Amino acid sequence: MKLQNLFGTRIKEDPKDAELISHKLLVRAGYLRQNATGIYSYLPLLQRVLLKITEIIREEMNAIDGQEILMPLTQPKEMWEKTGRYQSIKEELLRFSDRWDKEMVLAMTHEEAVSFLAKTELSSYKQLPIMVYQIQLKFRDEPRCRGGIIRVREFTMKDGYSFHKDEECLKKYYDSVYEAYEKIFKRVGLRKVIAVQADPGMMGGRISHEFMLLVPSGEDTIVYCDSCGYKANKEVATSKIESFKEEMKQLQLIETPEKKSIEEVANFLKIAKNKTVKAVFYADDKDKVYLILIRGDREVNETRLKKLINSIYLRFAEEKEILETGAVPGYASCLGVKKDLNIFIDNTVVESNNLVAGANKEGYHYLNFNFARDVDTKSYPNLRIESFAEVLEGDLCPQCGSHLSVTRGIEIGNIFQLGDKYTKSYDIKVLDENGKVFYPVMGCYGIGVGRLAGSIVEESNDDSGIIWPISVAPFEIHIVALNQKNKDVYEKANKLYKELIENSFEVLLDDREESAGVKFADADLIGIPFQVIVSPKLIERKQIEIKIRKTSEKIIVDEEKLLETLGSMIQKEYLNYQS
RNA sequence: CGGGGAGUAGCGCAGUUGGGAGCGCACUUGAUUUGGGAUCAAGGGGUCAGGAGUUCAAGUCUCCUCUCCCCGACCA
Repeated sequence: MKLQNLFGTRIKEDPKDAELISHKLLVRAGYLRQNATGIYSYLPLLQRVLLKITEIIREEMNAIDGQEILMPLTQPKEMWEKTGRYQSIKEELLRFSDRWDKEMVLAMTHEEAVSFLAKTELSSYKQLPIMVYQIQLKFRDEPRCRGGIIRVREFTMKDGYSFHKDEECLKKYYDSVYEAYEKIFKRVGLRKVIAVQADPGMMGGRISHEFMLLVPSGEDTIVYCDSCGYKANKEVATSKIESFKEEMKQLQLIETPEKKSIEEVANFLKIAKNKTVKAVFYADDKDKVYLILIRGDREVNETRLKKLINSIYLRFAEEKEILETGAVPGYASCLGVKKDLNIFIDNTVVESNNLVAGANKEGYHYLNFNFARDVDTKSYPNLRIESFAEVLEGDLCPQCGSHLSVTRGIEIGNIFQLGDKYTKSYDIKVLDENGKVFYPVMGCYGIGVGRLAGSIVEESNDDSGIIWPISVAPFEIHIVALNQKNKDVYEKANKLYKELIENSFEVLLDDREESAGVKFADADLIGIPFQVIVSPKLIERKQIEIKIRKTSEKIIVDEEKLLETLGSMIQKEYLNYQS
């Protein structure tokens, strides 16, 4: 490819809407353009990167007996009603009607589609285990996109689905996918990737892992323990939380005019937030209202709460709904609410003494609230005591009791053990050795291809631009011809270009009549691993210069040695990205 | 969904009390340059997001709509 004709120009200034370094660099270097919120076009340079990434993924999926297929993006509503997800997933699932007013969706994942297929294709245990995968578009109508290419609405995903005769077989295959993923991330050049326990969320199932690239700009929060190796997404992480035991004092009503938030109450009474009780009202997808009590210094982990109330949807209750429970917003607690209200008490409240809690009376709180003494749990039939406080840095590890640390990451892949949720919904009946019907168990495995490309840039860049690992770089070699008007340089550069291509290298030739500085700057920005420099001075000495983007190291070689030297350098570089 | 901000040339932006549509980069042509974002000269490029209104006159004032970005997503 010649730079003059490359579709996609370089831009000097950072795009004004970009925050992440990967977003800025990909736009500036001419890889990426935005069409609408969370919807992007991939220009030739990026497309080449994506093709390399998908090829690596494809090889690793084929190596664990995956079979590539392609399923539709557009699907009829009925396919999603079968699994209940047409209702349980809200705005994230994009719905529309076709010309015959038939209701359709744009698929955000393909469990339904693959189950639809499996129903006709699978009938015998002899076919199992089996895994099919595709590399295809997904559309997810995210409430808020950010981070350029990292969080988008339309994106390419590798999604694989496996079917097994039992959990044991699924577990074994799940582990092999886990290993394949580690190989993929190593091969595309990502270094700081870890797998953490995760929430299966809308997918269903019990066990799932997310593969996280550890970068400060990551959207996800990861909790980990250095001592025992515990690693989990904050959404599912648990911890031991210190409680404050003391002699119970007498319950006392106290005036707290206009003091509604924990902050206000704690300041007003001159006490720490961990001496208060926070009351939060939620509603689930059936508008059922829940009162949640948690210690004032703690936050509700909504993912855990969703699991406890068995709903994948949760919203804050409206004032009207709160009033109907008998509670007074701003002064709420479980004291004095309707007895049959659904109440969840966090252990932090149960284990601490003499807390400040709402009195359910405008302008009043209670001092010295002690749950065990002051709440007769028998009279609240729908009251449950659970642990759903979000983990904070410094909490104690649930496995070994050491202090937990918290860091940020980008989720670049995830794997799930789904059980028989989908095979049952789709009534996928398979016969076993004895001719007995069973429902296969399923696993599913995703990697966001575009996000992976963005993550690589996020991890691998410097002040001058992108530094691509050679395994995914759009080209291997970038020829920089200095002083192109010089006939010798022009001819030499073009000759080299042809020669390298004939030797099966992937080459980008900067054939513009630009000054040296511009060409160097653009080469560094684009980030191809090897730069080959041709200049009048070098030609005089019958020499060529090789510059390594990653290290800025410069090597001058004799013309006739170039192919050999460059070839072995490139070969050696590839070895760094072998699995 | 709530709050805030923005929309003027391909990109980044200025545009004062209502009267000329501009600057830098990019692009085209020519000349001089060519080992780290050159210089000079001459050019091309506009639905000022869209619509309605006020006015002799609107990028600028009013109303509506659209789009994009940021923050919050909650603690009562």
